[in-house]
Amino acid sequence: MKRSRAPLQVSPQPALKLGRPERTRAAILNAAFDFIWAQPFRDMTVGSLMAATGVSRSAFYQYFDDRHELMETLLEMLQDEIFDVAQPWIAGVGDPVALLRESLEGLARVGYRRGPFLRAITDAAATEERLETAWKNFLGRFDDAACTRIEADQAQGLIPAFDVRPVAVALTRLDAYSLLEAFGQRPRSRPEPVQEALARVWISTLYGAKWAERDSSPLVRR
Amino acid sequence: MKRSRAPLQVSPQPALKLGRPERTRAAILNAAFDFIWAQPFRDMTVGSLMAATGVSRSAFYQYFDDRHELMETLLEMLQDEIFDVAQPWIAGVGDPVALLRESLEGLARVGYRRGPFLRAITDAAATEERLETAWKNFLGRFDDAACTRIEADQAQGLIPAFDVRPVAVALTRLDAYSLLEAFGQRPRSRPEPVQEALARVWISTLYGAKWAERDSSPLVRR
DNA sequence: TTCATGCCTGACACGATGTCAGATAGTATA
DNA sequence: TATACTATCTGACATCGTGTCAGGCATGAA
Repeated sequence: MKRSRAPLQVSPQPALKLGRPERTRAAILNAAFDFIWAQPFRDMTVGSLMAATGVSRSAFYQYFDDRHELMETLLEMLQDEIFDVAQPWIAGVGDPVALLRESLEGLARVGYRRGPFLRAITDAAATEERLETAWKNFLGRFDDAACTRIEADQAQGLIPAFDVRPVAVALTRLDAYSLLEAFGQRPRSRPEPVQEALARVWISTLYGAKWAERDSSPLVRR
Repeated sequence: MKRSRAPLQVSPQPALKLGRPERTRAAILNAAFDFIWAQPFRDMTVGSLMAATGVSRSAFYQYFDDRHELMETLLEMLQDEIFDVAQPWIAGVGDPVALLRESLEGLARVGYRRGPFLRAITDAAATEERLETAWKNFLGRFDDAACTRIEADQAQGLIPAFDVRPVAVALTRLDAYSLLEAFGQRPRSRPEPVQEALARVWISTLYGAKWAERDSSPLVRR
């Protein structure tokens, strides 16, 4: 069972100039990536994971406290990648509808590429408190960012006045679990319909249905 | 540790005229209800569960294959209760916005009452294939129902034309995971803001923002 | 009271986890 | 190159939760 095209790699150059510990750690992470890409988290035991590394099972504990801490590492690796693609709407200037479309397009793309990993993280979060907290914090960052943006646009009269937080939380969950549903396990759905559905819901809710159509010309101004 | 007001009860009359096996089965279920009400599913071992029943651990396996099958039973018990409160919009006639508000109000109410149980079910679903499938089927019933209703209203020109399925799936996930977020673990949030947020998103997306305000007079006609 | 049914129990084997003392490989020094 | 030191790695162990089994015992019928 050889790895043709790893979905994630710790070290692009297999083992260029790494000390032994770094190499082992990378081997564990790569084995985890491969595993999660192909199988659900519940089947990933420390034993089955380390069997793919050529290193003994107990060596695992030199690098991670347990499976869940490994998943926490994985979450940290994905966290910024995901948050970054949402930046246009979060922090951008210009036509907010276009920015929102751009952010959601990015989210759908990265969700598609990393779906199985996100899925593994949420599965793991159900069985351990620490990781559950980390996942909630991750979502919370989006909640906060969405609140800020919505409030700013409300102040400009672009979004109707309403109690922001619950709506922001709901929309964040919409994104997270729509992506997990569509891309969390292979075979994955096509990204386009998902992206369009998210855009429709977000835009209708915040800016009004008249902007929700794909071809509605936004008031471009950048 | 006595049970003051059980969140769910199998037999209202403690043990009126039940044979021994039925009584034991009910005791297990009640113990599970109490446990889940107070602690996360991950801490519910067969041992800790049966300790609360006065029956030996191994007796558990006479009634359930494992913890997950027990949770599947719990899901079956909740399934109809939840699906029923959504009926107004799913199958009702009259002002669709008012019906939708009614359904979402019901969902928020039952979500509030059963939140910890739903949470336990999704947590358990992450660790076992069978239950995962059952949960997906449960959500799928809502997806199908929402699709049907949306298509009907589209045919009447009440909802703009768009690719229905992805939007229905997204909105269903919005509901499920908003309720889980708000009510899945105690202390639970207040239901009203959650309900209003759900209503705003659903109504804006499907029927347009002009109906999204709480006090907008719907075209009542019943 | 006696008998038969089948629920219940304690003990067992298994699998996964996390730890530990000792073996060993890698690295710095002479 | 040889030596010694450091820290990784290993196999074995104790623990915990699971699911099964043969035998004991409560329950209800005759």
